Amino acid sequence: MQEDVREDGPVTDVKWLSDDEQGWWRAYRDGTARLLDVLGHELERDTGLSLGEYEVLVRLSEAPERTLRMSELAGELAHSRSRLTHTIRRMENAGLVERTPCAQDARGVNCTMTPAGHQRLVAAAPSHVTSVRTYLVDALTTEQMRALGEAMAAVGAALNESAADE
Amino acid sequence: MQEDVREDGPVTDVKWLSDDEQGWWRAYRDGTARLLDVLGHELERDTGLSLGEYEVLVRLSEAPERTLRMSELAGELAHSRSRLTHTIRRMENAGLVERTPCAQDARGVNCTMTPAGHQRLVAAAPSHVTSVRTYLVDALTTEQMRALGEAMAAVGAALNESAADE
DNA sequence: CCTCGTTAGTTGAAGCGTCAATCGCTGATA
DNA sequence: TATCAGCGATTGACGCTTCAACTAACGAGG
Repeated sequence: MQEDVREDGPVTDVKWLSDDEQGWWRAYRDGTARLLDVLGHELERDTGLSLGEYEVLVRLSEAPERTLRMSELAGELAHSRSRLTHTIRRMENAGLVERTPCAQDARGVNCTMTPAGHQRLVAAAPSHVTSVRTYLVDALTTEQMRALGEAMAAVGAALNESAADE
Repeated sequence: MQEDVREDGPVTDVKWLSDDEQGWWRAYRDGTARLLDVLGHELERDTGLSLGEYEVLVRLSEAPERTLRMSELAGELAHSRSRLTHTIRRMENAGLVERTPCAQDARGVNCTMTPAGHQRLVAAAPSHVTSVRTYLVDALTTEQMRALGEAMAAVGAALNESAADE
């Protein structure tokens, strides 16, 4: 299933990155790290929410009944189940979400956003959107923003494919 | 059905993201999270190095004498000094780097890559480059890759500006 | 109906990053 | 040259993520 050509012989045969490719990769990597850093700090400072908690609230706010199965939520966020369990436990203690057993599947757990959680999201959204606009959207032309989104969507699709066959 | 959090009250006056902008932003955010996740796991699996350690080794390998001041290294990586201290302590224990006092400034500390660290980097590079190529570079056209790099370079520049005046 | 492999979710420990406090050193100023 | 605000780096505590182990329930096949 998995063949690794690189260890077949004494001589490695790797397609290295060109100078351009390396430069673009580094700009992407460094810019992303710093951007997420700033966005997280501003959200935390203005609202007391972490980026992770904010994302959970967003996904729940978009779900029917403001409710999702834990595994669905984990899937949408691309977080591990374990990570989500810990996050939700903290958010439940903070009164932002609630967990209830799932009727259809006794193994499952439904996670619902509380009114307090919704209020918290509504209160936090302006700050976060403003940050995203300031440091990302307004820093780029529309064409650049489109290209960024489409490129990363292609990367996501490639990851889906490679995850599918294995 | 989608809950709309963008309810303009009497107080808020926020420029929300358009549907396109929000879609691109999410594609960027989700794609990036999953990409870095995969790259980190493959590097760890193939070489036992974390992405952070790998980056430290890369920066040191490019520096004169394979040596950098702690603060220079932290600056290049956009890591906090504290984070770097912890990382370097672990890497020093693993024999990958060494710390020596700085002659010019008695407060400073020079960080040098050991031969073992260099060997480790050389051994790890093919795996990592292959991962980056597989999931990023080869998933995109050259134009997309260029656009991605240039967009994120612009974001980095915007962050520099906003950091400059404050 | 029973296995039995798989899936949903949780748990606790260990690892990494953050944060605030700290310490020694530097360099500008008076 | 004495002072002192600021810098370079470290430290330990705390919080979040990962990882492996675990429980419980599902459901296909005999």
